[in-house]
Amino acid sequence: MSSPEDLSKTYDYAGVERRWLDQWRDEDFYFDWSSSKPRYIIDTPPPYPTGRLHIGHALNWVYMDIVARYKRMRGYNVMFPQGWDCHGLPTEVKVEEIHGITKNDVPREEFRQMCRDLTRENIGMMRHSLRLMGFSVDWSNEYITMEESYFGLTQASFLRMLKDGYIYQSEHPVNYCTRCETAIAFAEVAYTENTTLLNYFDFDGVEIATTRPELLAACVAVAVHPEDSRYDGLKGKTLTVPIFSYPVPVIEDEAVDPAFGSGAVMICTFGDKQDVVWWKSHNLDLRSAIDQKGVMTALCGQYAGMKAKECREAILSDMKESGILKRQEELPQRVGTCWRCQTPIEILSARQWFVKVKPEEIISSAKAITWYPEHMLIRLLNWTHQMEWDWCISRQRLFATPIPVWFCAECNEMILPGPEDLPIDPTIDSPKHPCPACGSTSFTGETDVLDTWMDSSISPLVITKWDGKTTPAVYPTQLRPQGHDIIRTWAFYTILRSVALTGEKPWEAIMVNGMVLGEDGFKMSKSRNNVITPDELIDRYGVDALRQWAAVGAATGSDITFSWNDVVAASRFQTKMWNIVRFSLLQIRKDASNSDESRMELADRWLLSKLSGVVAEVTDALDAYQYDRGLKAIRDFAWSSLADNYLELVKGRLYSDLPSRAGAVSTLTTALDTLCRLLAPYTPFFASECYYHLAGGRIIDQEWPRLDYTDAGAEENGDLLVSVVASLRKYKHEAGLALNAPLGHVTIYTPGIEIDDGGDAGRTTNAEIEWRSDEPRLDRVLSDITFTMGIIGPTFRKEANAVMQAIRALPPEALEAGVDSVMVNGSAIKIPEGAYAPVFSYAIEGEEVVLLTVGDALLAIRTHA
RNA sequence: GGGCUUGUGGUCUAGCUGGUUAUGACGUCGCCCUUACACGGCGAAGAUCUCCGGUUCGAAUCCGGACAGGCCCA
Repeated sequence: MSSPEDLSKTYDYAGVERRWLDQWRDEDFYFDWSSSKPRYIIDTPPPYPTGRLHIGHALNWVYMDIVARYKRMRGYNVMFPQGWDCHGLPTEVKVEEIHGITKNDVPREEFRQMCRDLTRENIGMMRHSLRLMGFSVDWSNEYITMEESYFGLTQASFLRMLKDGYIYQSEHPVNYCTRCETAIAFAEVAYTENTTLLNYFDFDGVEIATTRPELLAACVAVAVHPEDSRYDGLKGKTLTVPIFSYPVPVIEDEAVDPAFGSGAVMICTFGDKQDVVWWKSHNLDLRSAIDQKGVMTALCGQYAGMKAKECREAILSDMKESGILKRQEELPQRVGTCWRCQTPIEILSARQWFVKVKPEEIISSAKAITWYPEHMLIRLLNWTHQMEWDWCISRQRLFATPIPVWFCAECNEMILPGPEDLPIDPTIDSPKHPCPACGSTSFTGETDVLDTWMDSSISPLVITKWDGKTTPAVYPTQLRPQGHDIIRTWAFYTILRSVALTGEKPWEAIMVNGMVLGEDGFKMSKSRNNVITPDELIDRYGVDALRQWAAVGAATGSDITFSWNDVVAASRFQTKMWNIVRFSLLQIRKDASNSDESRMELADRWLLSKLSGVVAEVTDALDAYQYDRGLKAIRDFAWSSLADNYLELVKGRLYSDLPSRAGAVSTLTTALDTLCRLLAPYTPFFASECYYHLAGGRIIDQEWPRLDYTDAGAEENGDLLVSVVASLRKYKHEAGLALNAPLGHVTIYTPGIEIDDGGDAGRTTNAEIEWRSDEPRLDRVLSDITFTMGIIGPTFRKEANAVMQAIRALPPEALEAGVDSVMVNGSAIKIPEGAYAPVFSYAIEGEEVVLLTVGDALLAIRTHA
């Protein structure tokens, strides 16, 4: 137990954070594999180890940490693991930059080692940041995708899916980045706007418009629309490709837009995705004019060896010279580029590995998952519906999980390792047995590696201790938290893989967070200079303020526009709460009575009843992952109900030695204890500190509050009490009186309602207060009528207006006495109870009093008592 | 071009299974240094809930359209 003197006058977030980080042990947050408690496993998104956490991570992790802490308090066995998704091109590029080399300058394994070293360093820095922010991560379940223990499982999953027919190799057009020299998936293609030239040229007598003249040597057909009369009679004919002089067929296809260019299209392998579609559906030849380095192939004759761009200029100038280039037009276009290096992608045909996409499987699994917010499911369904190609999973890179396959050098038989041999690197390791087909002992290891999504898309399996074969006992997991930007990638691939490997969905629920925008409302970017880092925020306002900002910044799933205002408001709330605790503790400590017969007054019951409502509200909000709703309810209660109303009401009692003082002390104790628990998931440092001063011990060891003091009568009468006091204070304020100035005698008429406030109102307003449940002896004049539309509307529908008019028309005496029915259009209509209420104003005779009305109550103030 | 989503006081935001006077924060203005807190208290001003039309006794809320922004994609 601490004394209130220990509470510094201002809340020192930095000191408190340091102290509690020391108090928490890693073991406090470990998942218990032998526990019988209900489990709650979070499939944490493994970040790419860039070395620093950005504010988007902070948002994502705050959401997760709130859930994790809340579920622990609710009695769940929680796993909040931390993973690292290591493989990828950015690290390769960074290593090249740091060491001033290209990946081909050093042996493959040496380069991979450099990548691993850099990644370890970066993970170290990010781990440190996560710890400083106090996330209750389960470090006993950390995973690193580049480590053998993980990528062995990636390889096992590859072999499983290969055996089950999900994975195949094929010569197929793929998106290809000639800078990175690797195939990439559609998900990795970014799009940029630019302007290009549309070139009209003479193609053996037919005018053709193309934006890709360098692909002329890859032309395999000319297509026209079947109903384009300009080209009647051309179908079935053969045209000769200019410059390269070889024949290509003319085909007809509905997809040709007669209005674009000349209406005749040259089909090349491959200029764009449409070419691939035509190539497939018309069974055309394959002519590869560009190789994987972006260089023109031998097929291009005199242009062979040129870069695509040089070739383009050379061909155009040759066309001009020979007079076949007719004209050029500017054309806006969108170009697919590599999302990592911005190089325009080419569609090349190459031998690649693919995963079959089975949309029905993915869709039914996605629908079996609960999505928060719900509409995010639609994004995944739309993406899944329009998948045209299978998922290309092979990459021609170095730093990634090797594809665990060899080929026999003699007969080209595919050789697979046994599950017990994993992990392997086929470029280093050799098969343990000779080729089963021909007996040869000479092999070639597959040099292609796997797409990084192949690693991360088995994260729910890895954290549940998958053995590579059977579905884990604790599968599926309970929650996948992630951003909406990676629904089409990570969520999609993970669902696909989970279904393929286990037949089950990977998670029971998915919670999607929005993006963090800069203060100007745009995506944060260095060029816009609107980047806010978590470090900056924590330095200025502390971790708990950051957490509050993340929790209330916007509804879950919505993008959050960053705002310092929200951070400042968060910090002020902590200051306010801190002062509430300081003051309350001071009073609680002074409690000498030590008696159990504490008398609970109206205000006490009012507060506890409200608090019960808040507990229910916060619980409900957190169960639905609505962080903003929960924290707002807490803030509102603490600031308004507790500080501004309750504390003001009971100050008099607290300063006294009345028996009812103990009631206030006990109420305050309950309120503070409950608030600390409610705040624990949101602001763990602050809640820990307050709880420690209040009760000793650690809040993280406490249970979620269960409070059932609901008392509708106390809430109603308490609300009236609060309003009465507020109105008297306002009166004093307007009369120019100090708030603690004596007010004289106040009679409060609440006809039909007995109110006993235990003297709170009188002490608070420094007045002599008399509550009376009888009718005031005042002259009363009916001045208005209010209607309860919630009753009038549903009861009378179309008649509502007529009924209200009829009621208004009644004589005052009838209204005051109350009427059962009213005549509308010649027929009597029954008026339900509470449908209307007369509004009175009062006139006084005799004694001079000031009258105030508060709802149904009437306050008569005799200032000169 | 398509899909999803958003449009609320000066700024950001809640409400959006329809019920009369629309939530909160920051900012603005006035009064108050009342022995927890001036990072506070009490009050005030400030919104035709983007626009147009529809459904309804009643719409910020439901429907249709327009305009504008965001995201994802072609």
